[in-house]
Amino acid sequence: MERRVRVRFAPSPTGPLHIGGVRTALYNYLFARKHGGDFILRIEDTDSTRWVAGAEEYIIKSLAWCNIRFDEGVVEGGPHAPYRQSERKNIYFQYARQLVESGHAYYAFDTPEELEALRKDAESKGGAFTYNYQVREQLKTSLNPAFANYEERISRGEKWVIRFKVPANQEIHMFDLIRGEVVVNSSTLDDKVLFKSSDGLPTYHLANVVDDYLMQISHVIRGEEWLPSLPLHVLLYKALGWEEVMPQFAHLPLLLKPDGKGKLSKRDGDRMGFPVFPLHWVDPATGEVSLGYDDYGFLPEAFVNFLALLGWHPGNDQEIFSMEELIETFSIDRISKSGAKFDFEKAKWFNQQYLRQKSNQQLLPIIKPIVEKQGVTVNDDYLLRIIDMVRERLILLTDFWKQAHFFFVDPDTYDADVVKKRWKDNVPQLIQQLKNELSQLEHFKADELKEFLHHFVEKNNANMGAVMNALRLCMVGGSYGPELPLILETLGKETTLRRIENALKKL
RNA sequence: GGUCCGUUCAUCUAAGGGUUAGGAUUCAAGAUUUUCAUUCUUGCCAUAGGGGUUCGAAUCCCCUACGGACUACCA
Repeated sequence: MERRVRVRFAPSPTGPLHIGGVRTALYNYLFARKHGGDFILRIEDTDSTRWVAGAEEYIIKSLAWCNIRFDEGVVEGGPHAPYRQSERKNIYFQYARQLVESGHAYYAFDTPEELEALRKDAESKGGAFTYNYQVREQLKTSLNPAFANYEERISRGEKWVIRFKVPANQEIHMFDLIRGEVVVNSSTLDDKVLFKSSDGLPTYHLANVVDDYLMQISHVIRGEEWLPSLPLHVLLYKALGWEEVMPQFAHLPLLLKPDGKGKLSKRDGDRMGFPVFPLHWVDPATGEVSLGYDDYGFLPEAFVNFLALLGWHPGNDQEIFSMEELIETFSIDRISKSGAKFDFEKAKWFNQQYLRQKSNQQLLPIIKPIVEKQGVTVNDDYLLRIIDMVRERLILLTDFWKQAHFFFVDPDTYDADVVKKRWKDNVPQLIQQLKNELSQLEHFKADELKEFLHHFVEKNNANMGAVMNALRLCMVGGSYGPELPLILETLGKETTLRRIENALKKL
């Protein structure tokens, strides 16, 4: 019997979503679409102390920017609403209680201080404290005969937690879609806390398993950092009697820092000069700003395409994929096992490819806001001409202003190196003369200007490169941009003459 | 320390016992562009090490080394 594919992305709203999270969401989305299944957004906010204002909205906005759509979730609603765990608060305790009653869990009354002391003690003896089958009957637990009155302690209002009672010395066989069979001996596990009375909320492990069960999740696709807790989750499914409908698991390889060591973290972006977040983020507590891929001038399609290929490969040489093509081609068995280092250069290359694919008309609404942000109003026809001239010089959207600012405003500075190289000796006189002759021209068309410039150089026995580059310096302020005659024509006679005059004055 | 996962060019990766180990990014050189960029061509660069198994190993097995994740009343 084929089970309907239902997958979820289940982030914790503890801060902005970073690219590793976006990739996890993307793979889930592709998998769901590929199999005609459902994709669900569930917010795992069971840790009230780490909740960050705006984080949930940020996650939703970021995925929408990437064109990753949900079928059910906090925004869309759905048959399993609510999709925010804090709003599902009242459904978890009964399962924790069920586990206690069936002998798969127990109450524990150790205070945080006592646990800390146990850890310190073990550490001083060179080991690590593990809350497990060896100690649980000696500690303050309902399994300890000395605590037979535990119900009384509870009713007295004493703080407690429910811990999972991991069986001793059992081989746990698990199957991961990416890694194959994994076997762990249960004695190496610890009795994880499932539920805490301090806030009446479950921990991740319980909430996750219960919700995946209730929401009929068929496949859990998540980061590799969760692999070590898979044995616990498998044991939980069994203990709750849900083994038959346990989802299949796929643990994705981690996204690694570009310079080698460790998994990519939120701090790395600022450190290495590339964004780790999809969108602009302002930390509500500190006001600290983190730039996103949007700030850097990335097209969301390029960003998604790049991310898709970081840990997954189609099996052929195709690199450019639309979302539809990704959906069609995606499969879990082509996800690689090893972590992928993040390469910002390659990300930029993807953006360049996408920019090139777009028509001038498609580029117009994307580029217009960039120009307007500079305080310039332009008509579409003029902007279209500029786009056509500079489009192949763009890698990021932010390159547009760098490459085309002089089409909108006179240069206010002149590149010092270029001035040094191109503005010397007889150049000012030559340019002055050029200006005089230019002012006599009736037609200001690129072809004629080109011819005119050739004549000018010949007539004055001057050097072509010297004249062209000096004139370019006057027009642009540096040594870049499209063909000079084209620039002159676009700018028009009046502006051309004005800029020459400005340069003669300032240089 | 313990448990688990991993290891092919600098980077992302292909090759699921038989290829001169392929592609892409970066980098370098050349051509084009009287600027800069683009574009084109070419080039450099890899199976972590050691043992097996096999006629034959990047591929299967073992060991070593290295890297990583996890080890909270966080997810």
